[in-house]
Formats: sequence, C-alpha cells, structure tokens
Amino acid sequence: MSKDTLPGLTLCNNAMLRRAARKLGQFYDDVMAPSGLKATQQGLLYQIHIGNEPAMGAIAASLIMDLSALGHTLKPLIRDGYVETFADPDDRRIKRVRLTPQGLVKLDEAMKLWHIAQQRFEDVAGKEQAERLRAALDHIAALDFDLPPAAP
Amino acid sequence: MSKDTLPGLTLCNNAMLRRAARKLGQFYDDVMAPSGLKATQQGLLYQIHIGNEPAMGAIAASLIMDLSALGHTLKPLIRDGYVETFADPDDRRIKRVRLTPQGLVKLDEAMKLWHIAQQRFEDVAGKEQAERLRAALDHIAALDFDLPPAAP
DNA sequence: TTCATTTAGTGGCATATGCCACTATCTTGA
DNA sequence: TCAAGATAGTGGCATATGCCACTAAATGAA
Repeated sequence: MSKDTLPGLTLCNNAMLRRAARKLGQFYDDVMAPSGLKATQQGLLYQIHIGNEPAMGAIAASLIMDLSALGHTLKPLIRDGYVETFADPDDRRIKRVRLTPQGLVKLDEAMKLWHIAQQRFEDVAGKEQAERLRAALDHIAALDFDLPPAAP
Repeated sequence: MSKDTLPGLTLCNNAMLRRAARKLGQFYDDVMAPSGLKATQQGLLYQIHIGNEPAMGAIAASLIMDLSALGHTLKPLIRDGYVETFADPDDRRIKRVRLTPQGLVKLDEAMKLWHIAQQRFEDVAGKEQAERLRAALDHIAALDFDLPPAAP
C-alpha cells in the first residue's frame, strides 16, 4: 500500500474520539470562559454538587478518571475556594468533597453558560443526534475490554 | 428540583465525550504500552507518516489541535529520535515534520499493537456501531458553532 | 522600496490525566 | 491482639492541550 493511499486517522476510534473531544472542548470552554471556569471544572463542580458529599473515589469512578488525576484537578478549585474536603468520620481513609458557598454561586453562574453551549450544540448538531451520541458514549464508557480469562 | 433528583452528567455532550475518551484512551494506551508509545503519540506518528512531510500547521489542522499544543506534544518524539523537523525551503516560516528511520520502525511496531486494540474494541462494541460512532465524531469535528453574524 | 499586516511557530504558564511508589487506615485471619 | 493484606489518597514525574505574548518571515499596499 502506497503512503498516498493510506487511510487517514478517521479509522481509529480512539483518535476520532480525542479529536472530537478537542473540538467540543474548545467550544464549551469558549462559551464558559466568562465564568473563569473550564468546561471540565464546571463538570467536576456539578458532579460534586449532585453527589452527597461524595468521596474522591466515588467521583473518580463516575467520571472514569484516575484517582490521582482527580486529586490534581481538584487542586485549583480548592485553591480558588470553590471546593473543600474533609475526612469521613467513619473511615478516615476516605476524603469527602463538597462545594463551598462561593463554589455554589460559581456553579450557578457556570451552569447558565453551560446551558447556552449545550443549546447551541444541539441546535447545530441536532437534538436527536446529540441524544444518540451521548447514549453511544455512555455505552462505550460501560464496556469491558478485558479478555475473558481462560475458564478453569 | 431537589439535588437528589438532579440529572447526572449524562446530559452534557462535552462531559460524556471526555469521559468516553478517558475510558478508550486508557484501553488503547494499555494495549500500546509494550511499544513505549501512548496512543496519542502513535496517532501523531501515523499522521506525520501519511502526510507528505506535513507542515506543523497542517498537522494541527487535521487533528483539530492547537498549534502550540502540537509543538509541545512533538517534543518528546523529537527527543526520542522518532521525528525530525526542517524548514520549508520556499517559506522559512513553515516547519515541516517527518519520521526518522527509527520513527518508522517504532510506528510499525506500534501499529501492530494498534490493530489489536482496534480489533478488540470492534469485537466488544460492534463493527457497525464503531463505524457509526466514528462517522458521528467526524461530523461533530466538522461542525461550525459560530453564531451567524448579523447579515448586513 | 518600505512599512503595516498577516502568517507560522515558540516559550511560558496553567490545567487535564495517568502511572507509580509510598503513607495512612481499615479488615481479617491466626 | 497482631501482623498480613486490602483500600483510599498523596506527591512526583511525564505527557496532552490550550491561551497569550512575542519573534521571524512573507505579503501587500502606498
């Protein structure tokens, strides 16, 4: 196969996913910029908000994110006073997370912008398509890629 | 609306996209680990390979990636001797990129692993579904979110 | 030709994410 | 009860990505 006829990156599921994520991330970030939050941060604040003072591990699990990555991502939000953590009294290994009052205010502000971005996306991409896409992405996130171990 | 009944993050197109990207990225990275390349690096090497000594701007455009981000991402690959750059003789602003011989060898090695990951993904997710997903993602990447300027 | 404008990249700074080694806690089995 | 093993997070290091200010080079208009 000559190099000139090689298929592009459109064949790689992972590459396409990342590429679309960059595109959409830029758009959502753009719209959210006035709040001073990135879309990822807004999403994280929201996840904390809807959780019941969730443990870090629980947040990481629902976002399918490495626990240490979550810790890093949380740092600027704690530094800026939007989030605070406290040890679970029943198990001091567990660190729980909650929004501060300012965090709640900031989340409200960010959610307004999020709605704008979300609406604009669905206007452009189509509401049905967006819904199907989210379902497909949720499905992927739930897949199990482990090879079944040889049954004993 | 009570906090307990708030919808989860499954409603945000961007959050779902990032979440799926983390999941799939972890899987592809896992499979590619023996090559010492991350999936992103393999994708970048491939993109350089199929291009005709592409300019940095051209690569960034096809990957929908910030030009400076591409520059950063390229650094470890240059440091490890897989990629080299040279100024375009006709326009010295332009910097072109190509694989070194070792880069080509490494890409071959990585592509073998990529095929395994890709195959496994399509086994688990379904070949048809994967194809539809890639098409949907490509569609999103091509969208234009700009609000139409008020017609003069 | 000359200077303003546009184009292509770079470098610095900041967030996003992951892996690994290590610490602090719980849990459990002897 | 106590030591081995499992759990939850942290910190360090590395890559992934973006924005902004700045430089170099080409283009275009006066």
